[in-house]
Amino acid sequence: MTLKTEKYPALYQASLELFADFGYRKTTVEDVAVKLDMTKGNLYFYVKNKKQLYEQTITHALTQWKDHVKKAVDKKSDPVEKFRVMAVSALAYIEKNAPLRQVIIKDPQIFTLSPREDRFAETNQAAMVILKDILKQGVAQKKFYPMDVDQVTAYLFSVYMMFLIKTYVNADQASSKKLFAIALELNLRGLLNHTTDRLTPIV
Amino acid sequence: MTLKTEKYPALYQASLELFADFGYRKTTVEDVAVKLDMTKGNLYFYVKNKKQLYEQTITHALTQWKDHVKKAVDKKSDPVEKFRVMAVSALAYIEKNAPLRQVIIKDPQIFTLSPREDRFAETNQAAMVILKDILKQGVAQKKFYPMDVDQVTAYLFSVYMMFLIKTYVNADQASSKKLFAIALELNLRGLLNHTTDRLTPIV
DNA sequence: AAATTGAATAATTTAACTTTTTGTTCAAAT
DNA sequence: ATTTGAACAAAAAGTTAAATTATTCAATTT
Repeated sequence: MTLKTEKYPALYQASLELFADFGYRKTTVEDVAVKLDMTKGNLYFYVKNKKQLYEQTITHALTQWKDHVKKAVDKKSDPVEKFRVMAVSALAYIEKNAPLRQVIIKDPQIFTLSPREDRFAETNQAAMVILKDILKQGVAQKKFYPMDVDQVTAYLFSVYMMFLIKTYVNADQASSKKLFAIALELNLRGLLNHTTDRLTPIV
Repeated sequence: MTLKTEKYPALYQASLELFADFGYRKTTVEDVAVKLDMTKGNLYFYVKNKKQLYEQTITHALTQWKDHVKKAVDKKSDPVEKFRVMAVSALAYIEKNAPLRQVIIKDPQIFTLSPREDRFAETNQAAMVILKDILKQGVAQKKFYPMDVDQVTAYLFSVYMMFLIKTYVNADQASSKKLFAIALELNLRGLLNHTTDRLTPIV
């Protein structure tokens, strides 16, 4: 007799694997139920409907991803190192997580450049906090140039999304990896506090 | 009696306007022919088929865009100024070109982050040359840091594409404009030759 | 010859309808 | 508290005919 709350990890795993293999449309509620050794009727005791099952599953996977990056970042103290670790560990994580990668290929809209239509906006906001805190710390320690932290966070997160799209949605694996290193260098160069001069007039 | 070659400017204009208003599917070959005061049979004297009519029309519009930016850039001599003018004039041009903007909204795939499936790759390659030449000049004059110009060009062009998608495909107009200024500053800061130290190890 | 027409034909799209599959609910059972 | 299975609703897939649109081309005009 397992407690309701104890069932969710297995539920999310079964669900993620099926959605990864067949996509949202071709995965039936019964497929998921059978994989969990239950009937589809019973699955509705755990989730409201198919759509929410899907979204909760993805949200769970994205949250685990974010937590993993957070842990890696917290091991460093220097903001420059934190920035680098954030970028590298985020990419390394998904590199190892095949089901999540597959789900993204089947449903490219999971990664969107449009915050307005981001179904996982809440989770992504939480991920952005990691970046934002690094920038804040860097600015406070005068290691990064004085900036509008929220805007720079939004921009860099967009660039990160762009890479995820290029690498995993479009599967330009090899070329994207190289570009990622180039981008990391260029952006870190930009963040570092070489000068206090403003380079572009405020529009 | 107009010469065949003289008809193309009017042809591309009529075609662009119709595709802008109705999109590829809802624009008929007859619509275009009527707008040019000819029959659809005769339109086939000028273009191979509907798909090519569409692609030639977009290519023509994108090429004009590129030429406009090139002209603006050529008026400056300093690579930093060139970089800024390139960014600003590119955005200003499309801001004024309503039909091109509309066509992009109707067919978001015109701007893609995937070079492999870019139907207008050739035209975009030509546009990248402008950026590449600016970077080359900046590096040669030691104003920009020593870099792999091809890779940095590819990265910055991706960022540019990302902005076009965010601003015109996703219509996050207001917020994207601000981010563009932020990005311009951050990237120029990164390009400038403050140090010769490598910030990230080569992967 | 170069450009254009209009009619014939091929290809594609749309609409209406049927059948099948899948999602969701819920009273009854464990 | 959790699970079942049957009933029902909703959505997807398949079928077909009609209508629209793309394309070709022999004949005509400029």
